[in-house]
Amino acid sequence: MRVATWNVNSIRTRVGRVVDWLVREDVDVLAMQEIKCKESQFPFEAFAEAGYDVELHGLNQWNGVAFASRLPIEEVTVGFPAAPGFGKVDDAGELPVEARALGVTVAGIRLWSLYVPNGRELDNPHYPYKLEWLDRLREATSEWMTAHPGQPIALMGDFNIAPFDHDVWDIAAFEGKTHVSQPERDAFHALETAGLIDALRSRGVEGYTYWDYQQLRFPRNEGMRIDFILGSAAFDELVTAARIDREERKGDAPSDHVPVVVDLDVETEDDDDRPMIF
DNA sequence: ATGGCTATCAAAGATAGA
Repeated sequence: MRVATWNVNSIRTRVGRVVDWLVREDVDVLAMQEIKCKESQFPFEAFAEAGYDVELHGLNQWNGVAFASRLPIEEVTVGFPAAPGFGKVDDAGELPVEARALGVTVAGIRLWSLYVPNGRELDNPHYPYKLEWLDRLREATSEWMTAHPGQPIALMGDFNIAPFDHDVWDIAAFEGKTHVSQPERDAFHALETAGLIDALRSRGVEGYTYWDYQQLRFPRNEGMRIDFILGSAAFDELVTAARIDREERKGDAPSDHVPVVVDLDVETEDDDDRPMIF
């Protein structure tokens, strides 16, 4: 079973690339972030023709998370308990909760597609919002793991945090910036302390997952490692391979992020049905 | 690769990304 996460930066702009990649790379389940559309605008047909069902949470042109899967999707959950909101208070006096978290269960494995708030600037209200969002995510994840002991679970997505200095091309360029601040890194490492393991770093997989469109960042390989798959011990035991698909930053109209992929040693019903090819 | 970003929508400039 092959599982991946990818910040696609608009699914309507990228649908051809994404579906081609799913088929070519033989991916069973993809968590997408920044789909940048609501359900009525989502290109379901292209996924369906390739054999993928889609679940999504999209409210407007910002954010938006989704799953595409050719295995049955169960237990769809929009958002997590006590997720903070951001923006202008609504008629009920509440801050709107953005489309940044979607949970599903596939083949008995609990998976989340997460688009962590950017933070913008250290003195911007988006920054404490980011930290609170991450704290609530950790609490919700711990509660789930306590309630479902032994079930594999993975948090997948764009965390908007570079956990180590070498996860950005030049740490000096990030002085006083978000993504590398100690509170953000503490929030990331708190997820690990809660029992999650970086499926790629723990296996020695190196490389960036994001390169800015500006300043020739990709040709110069001036990127950031901010997209992750964090799995429980039960999930980690299933991982047989892991990689970052740097090739997807090339070619026409790429996303600024690339896919992060893991292979899992999991029996799926489809395996028996798949035709033998000689 | 002699380069200067890309996506969204009240459709032009504003907002957001990181």
